Amino acid sequence: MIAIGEASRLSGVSIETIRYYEREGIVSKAGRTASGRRAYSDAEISELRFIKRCRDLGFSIPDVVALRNLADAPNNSCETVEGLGRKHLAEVRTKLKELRQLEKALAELVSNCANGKSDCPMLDALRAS
Amino acid sequence: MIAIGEASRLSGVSIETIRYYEREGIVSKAGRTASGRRAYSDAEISELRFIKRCRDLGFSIPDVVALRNLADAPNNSCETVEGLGRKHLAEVRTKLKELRQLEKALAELVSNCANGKSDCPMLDALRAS
DNA sequence: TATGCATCCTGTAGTAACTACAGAAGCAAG
DNA sequence: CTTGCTTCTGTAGTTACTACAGGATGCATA
Repeated sequence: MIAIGEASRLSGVSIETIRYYEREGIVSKAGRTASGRRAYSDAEISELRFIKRCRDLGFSIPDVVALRNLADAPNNSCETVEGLGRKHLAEVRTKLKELRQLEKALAELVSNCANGKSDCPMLDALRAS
Repeated sequence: MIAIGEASRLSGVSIETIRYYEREGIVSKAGRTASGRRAYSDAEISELRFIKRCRDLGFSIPDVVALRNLADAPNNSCETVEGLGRKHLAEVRTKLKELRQLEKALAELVSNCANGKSDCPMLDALRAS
């Protein structure tokens, strides 16, 4: 059996976060040793890693839970999984578009800084009514 | 004098958010009418719009406060302003890079969905140890 | 003048997904 | 037996708002 610190190292999920996931029912409650410490199996480590991977890809916790449930279901849930993936991909692309515009605006703002036309062209731009 | 609803419309900052900014000391306390309602001047509307513009550009509240203080200072704070701008621009570019990688990974994951090599290639990839 | 609706007030709690303690207890090695 | 590491529970803090509830005020119309 694996203690929580080791589980954390193996999965990449912090100890506090593992306990948080358990509290919130995102993973099922871990077994306990005689003295009350959490003990994990290899399968539970895999589950934590699955969650970590999904989170790193930016899936929300509800999406991760849905994905995990689909992963557990033996029937053909592939289309649902693809749907979640595409939905999230669309969100990421929207966010990308916004960030690109932001970058453009900011870069322009900052590039004016050296032109010396006023005391502070960037502040002027921010103040502009 | 301008009431909070009108201030909200003029600045684009929601009523709740204006009150929040006041509670948190992000803007100074508004004057009040005899009956206790907040009353705003044109200058205060401009300040709200300044904050809105900065927030829309993704500056954090502490950065916005710094920017506003610099905007109020009569001395040449232009370099500090430029520094904040560049710092934020760098953060935005980092985030952009991360998001682009995410997009690539997600797009790849999803594109596998139709290849029919297994029940669900996307789940396989997420499960992969 | 009465009434009705819009606007405003304060104060509190909720959001997402953790993170950071405090204070106590267990475990393993020397 | 002591030292130091790990773990436990429970609570509060993070960011920047947003969403009420419950009550007061202001303005226009009948």
